[in-house]
Amino acid sequence: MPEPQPQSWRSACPVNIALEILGDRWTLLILRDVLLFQRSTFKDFQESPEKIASNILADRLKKLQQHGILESHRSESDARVIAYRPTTKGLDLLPVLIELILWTDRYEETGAPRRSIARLRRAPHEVIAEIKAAFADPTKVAKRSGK
Amino acid sequence: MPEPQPQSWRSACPVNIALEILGDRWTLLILRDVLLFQRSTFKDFQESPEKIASNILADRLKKLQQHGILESHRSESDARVIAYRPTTKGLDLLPVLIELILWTDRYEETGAPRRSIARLRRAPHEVIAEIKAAFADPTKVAKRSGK
DNA sequence: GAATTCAATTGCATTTTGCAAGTGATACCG
DNA sequence: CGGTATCACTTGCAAAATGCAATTGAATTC
Repeated sequence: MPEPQPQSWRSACPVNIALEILGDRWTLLILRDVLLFQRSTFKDFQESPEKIASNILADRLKKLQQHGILESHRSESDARVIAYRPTTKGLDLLPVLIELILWTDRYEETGAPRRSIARLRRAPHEVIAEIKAAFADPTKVAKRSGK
Repeated sequence: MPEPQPQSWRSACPVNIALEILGDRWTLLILRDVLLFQRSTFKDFQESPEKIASNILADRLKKLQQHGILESHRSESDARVIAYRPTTKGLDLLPVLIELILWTDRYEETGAPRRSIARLRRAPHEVIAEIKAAFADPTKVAKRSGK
């Protein structure tokens, strides 16, 4: 059989479910900051060049936690600060983010440095492994609370 | 040097540019229908289970063409029908779509058949190659106009 | 040539977004 | 200590995007 009839599963389609969670202007941008740029606090996200509004940011952070993509804890060094970290589910969005970056780099004018993109293109799994390792190692990310 | 400082390129970030184009509830759903389910007409898209409104659909189809992701031509067999096809740029979104599907399948309840997902996970490039080949071969897709 | 199909468009109500200005809790500084 | 600054939000309101139903005009079928 050369082709299965690709028809049936449009209804409960993974793409649809994914877009209910990620399909908006800001959610993946927050995840980019968390996963690729080591940002972790509300302030960090607000300072990103895209200037997300604080009410939207608060809403998206809440939803990302409800979906189990991010988790948060109060900083032990400064009790005002809440640090957000990706869960495993969040880390597993790295391939999506990377493919999105590679596509954009191929077809649009971006300010991404050649070096970083070339590496992402050549060895995406290496980059993913490094990032996952960094998040697994508590010394490499913002100090965790007592929890 | 173990790590480059991953900081600089947040401003003109590929993720941001990608989300300006794709970052909404409907755009990737249309592309799913085009790329994965052989849909090509306005009516096809309207009949998708997510029930996109016709004004939104018209708007997104226009934008996808402006971004060079889809192209359209009038059917030669029925001049009312306008068929939409992906450009190369559009086809190159397949990896993004596939990673999105694999992530969703891993973490959410979907109605996607095991077989299709397993194949996407095992040999994504094979699937991509097949789909690209199908679009390259005019007999395999909706008849093209004289253009 | 009347009814139907297709790809939209229009008008309007509802929802979501963006912006500016707070708020309360904690931290820092003299 | 007391005052100011910082942090993570929240609130109120205007503007924009979305969803819905009805309509349009061209092309096709009956």
